[in-house]
Amino acid sequence: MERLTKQRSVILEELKKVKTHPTASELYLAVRRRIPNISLGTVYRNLEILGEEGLIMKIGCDTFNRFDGETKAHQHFFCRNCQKVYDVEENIELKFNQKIFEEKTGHKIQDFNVGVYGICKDCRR
Amino acid sequence: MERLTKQRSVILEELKKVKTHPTASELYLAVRRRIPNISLGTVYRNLEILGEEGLIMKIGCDTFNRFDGETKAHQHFFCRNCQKVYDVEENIELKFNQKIFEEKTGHKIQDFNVGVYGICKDCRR
DNA sequence: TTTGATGCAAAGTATTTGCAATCGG
DNA sequence: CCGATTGCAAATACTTTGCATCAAA
Repeated sequence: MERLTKQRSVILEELKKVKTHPTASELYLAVRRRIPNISLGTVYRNLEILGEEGLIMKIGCDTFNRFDGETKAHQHFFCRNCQKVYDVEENIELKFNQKIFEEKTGHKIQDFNVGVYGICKDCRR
Repeated sequence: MERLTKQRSVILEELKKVKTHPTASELYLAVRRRIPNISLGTVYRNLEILGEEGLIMKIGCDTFNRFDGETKAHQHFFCRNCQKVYDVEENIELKFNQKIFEEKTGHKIQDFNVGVYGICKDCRR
């Protein structure tokens, strides 16, 4: 059974606190202000476990992963210039016949993920 | 100006030939049957260039990238079990007010990407 | 007490890059 | 010719893992 260690709870708290979708390293820096001798490996291990528990969300980006403390279904906007990730507050509906796809292909759909790509407000101009 | 080397054209040909969305390494193996002494670095370099030219498409997966020789807009199904990627032939429409989002956030949308996640036919059972 | 979790460092994996040699236009 | 491209190997970047020790329940 999983244990609630100081490390794990601080990692979760720090992630829930921000809306910046930090990378593992960025989160490591934040957590280190509260647990100076924590190791990067521990951050990775816990992000993995917290993700499996559904307490956080892993966002696959091009070069590395980012993490999101908000687990309600929502989509992301990815800036092609600075690589930052923003939340899309609006609901995005899909018009797609899941049943027909599943019958035709034999694949079982679990969920969808919409990525919105472009240039963020800071990078325009 | 870009040059049409043997390496570049064979890489493009081999990628166009398959529907399996190979990784750089997988494509390297295929290309090596025609150019035995080609190096993996050359494959990476050319995939990058071909992508910029819009001749192929880079698909960001969790741990590594895959590449697609089909550049017509289409979506992908990602198997969570075996990590294979399949084409979604059906059109997926989005109900989303792009203009309102752009005005509200200041971000400029270039395009959308829908990922369909689940378990593929081979992995079910 | 017991076993999952930690810190550390080393290893792994995917990708990029420096450089001298080569080749396409 | 001349500069883009190559093969090679070394270097990066991100992430995972082995292991002895520690600590939560």
